[in-house]
Amino acid sequence: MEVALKRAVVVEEERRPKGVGDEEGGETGKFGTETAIKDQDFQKSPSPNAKDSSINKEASAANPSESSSMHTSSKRSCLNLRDSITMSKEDQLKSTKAEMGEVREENEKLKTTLARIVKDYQSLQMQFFDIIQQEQEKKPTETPPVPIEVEEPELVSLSLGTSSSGHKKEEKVKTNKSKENEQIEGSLALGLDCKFKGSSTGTKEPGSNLSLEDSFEEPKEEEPGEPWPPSKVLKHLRNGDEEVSQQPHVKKARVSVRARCDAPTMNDGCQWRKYGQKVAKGNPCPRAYYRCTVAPACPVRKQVQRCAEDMSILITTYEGTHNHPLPISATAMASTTSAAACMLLSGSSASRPTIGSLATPSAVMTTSNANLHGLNFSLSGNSRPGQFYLQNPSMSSNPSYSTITLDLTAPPSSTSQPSHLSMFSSNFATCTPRHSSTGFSFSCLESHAIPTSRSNNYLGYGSQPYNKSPICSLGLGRQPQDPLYQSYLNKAANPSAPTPSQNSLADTIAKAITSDPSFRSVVAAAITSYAGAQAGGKGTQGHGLIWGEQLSSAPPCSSTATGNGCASGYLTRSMASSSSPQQGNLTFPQPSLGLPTSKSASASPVDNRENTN
DNA sequence: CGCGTTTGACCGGCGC
DNA sequence: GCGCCGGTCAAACGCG
Repeated sequence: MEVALKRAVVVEEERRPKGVGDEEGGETGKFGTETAIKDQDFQKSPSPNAKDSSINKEASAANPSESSSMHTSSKRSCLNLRDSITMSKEDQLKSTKAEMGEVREENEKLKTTLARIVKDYQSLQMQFFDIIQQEQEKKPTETPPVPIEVEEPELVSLSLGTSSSGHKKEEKVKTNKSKENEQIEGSLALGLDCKFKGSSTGTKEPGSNLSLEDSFEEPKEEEPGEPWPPSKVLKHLRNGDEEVSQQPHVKKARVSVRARCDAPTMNDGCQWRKYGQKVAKGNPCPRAYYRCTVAPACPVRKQVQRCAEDMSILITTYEGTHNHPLPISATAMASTTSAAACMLLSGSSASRPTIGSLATPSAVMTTSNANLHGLNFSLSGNSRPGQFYLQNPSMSSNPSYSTITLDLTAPPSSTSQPSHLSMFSSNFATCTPRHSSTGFSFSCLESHAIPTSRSNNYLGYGSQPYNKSPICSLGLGRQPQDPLYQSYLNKAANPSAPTPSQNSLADTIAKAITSDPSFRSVVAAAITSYAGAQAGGKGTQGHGLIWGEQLSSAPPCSSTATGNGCASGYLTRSMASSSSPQQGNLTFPQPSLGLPTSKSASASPVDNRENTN
């Protein structure tokens, strides 16, 4: 954890010219996000830079008195003060440099590990596609996944290798092959954006195939990149051809994000075009329908509606997966929603009663809301009554959809967690104690309804106080009231005191990762998100970290790769910093993430558009 | 004039 | 079969 903090500080040190650091949102343009993060880092951690700046402030504050009619003695004392300041400054510099050296070494290690992970993923993906090809050669004329016809709504499961009810008992004696398959599936989730082709997973259970959403993973059979909305699919089916290639009854995963936001829409970095508006029953607020216009054939749609109970809550429901590279600023939301959708479906897979003993996230999610990094996942699926529940009853879910709700509307000033949140924490903390402590918040830039993003300095995107754009942006932050977070703060203040729990945490996480494919996919997604952030943020693709492409396995899906994999960098960031090497040399945040500034190069068109909505 | 939004009409699914 | 409802379409409209 403190490693991440150090790294962030170091990175900022490296990236920013000195003297700029004191500005808080003075320039909320290109580097607004970075500034926000940096500021937060500096607020919380006793970083040398912060001290330097404070020292500078002291010194500069002393200057006016010096220029005035000052006596000699006072001048001397002032000079002494200067000397002492200089001395302490040098000490600070030395310690900082030493720290930087350590961090660099650590970064190198992390890079190495990262590269190894990438390599592993690639090799596994290669194996995976070999398997796919072999199977396709075996049964080229067999009916494709359509048989998935989920007549029984409960039959929502992924071919993650955890599906068969009889398999779990054998998990402990898994062969290497099965482990490989599992890993492959994890990478599949990463690369295919949680879409699993029926015959591709190597498991041959009927009904275990579920394509998450629009099936542009099969561009060869369909119009490339143009998945069909359900109605059109049905229309098409009625026309009588290509039934085989369609998956009309496959559930789509929808990710609903509840966030407090005064702005008409949340800025998720994507370009959206409104194509309809409807007043839905039960909610006086109209529901707006948006299409992604980044690519003409992008199937992603979103619905935006205000919560009837609390008009300050904006409910944004995403559906589909982008079939194009995303703007950097959009990868966060895409990653998050993808990961959430992935977890939704993988959770359904893991919901089998024979789930392993380890309380993996997906397993927990089957019985309660999952709070991953403070993300309050509540799964709704008409198909699985009793397993998930819809957190927001005003958002009715279509039977053909499974919806996962990310509730980011935690009361900003409350000292107690919502019941579902703590409920999850109690379950999940055994696995990843820190995960539940990372707030994942959307903050509205204009409204000050969410003080958390400002007060928590862990990763608070979107709190640009000087930003005038009334758009909510994606933010990640911690709940200040969270005790775990407080402990983290303490650690950050005392970075040289590693706690024994860190190792055990890493072990636990490792166990969780290795035991749960979905969780692994999310972790891998984090890597993707990070890498994408870095690649875009620095304008380079250094270290070959186009993870979405590297990790995405399916050539047909290559267009969906960047930042679009089943990624949840923000879901797993905290974990990544504590246990996984993926951060490597990565600069921390995604630049201009959800920054609705008109100066923002990457997000401004979107923002402007969304502003007008 | 082009682009995006608005808004009424239309369509299909679903329940009764 | 009918009506309700959610979702989409597309012409009209507004804006820069």
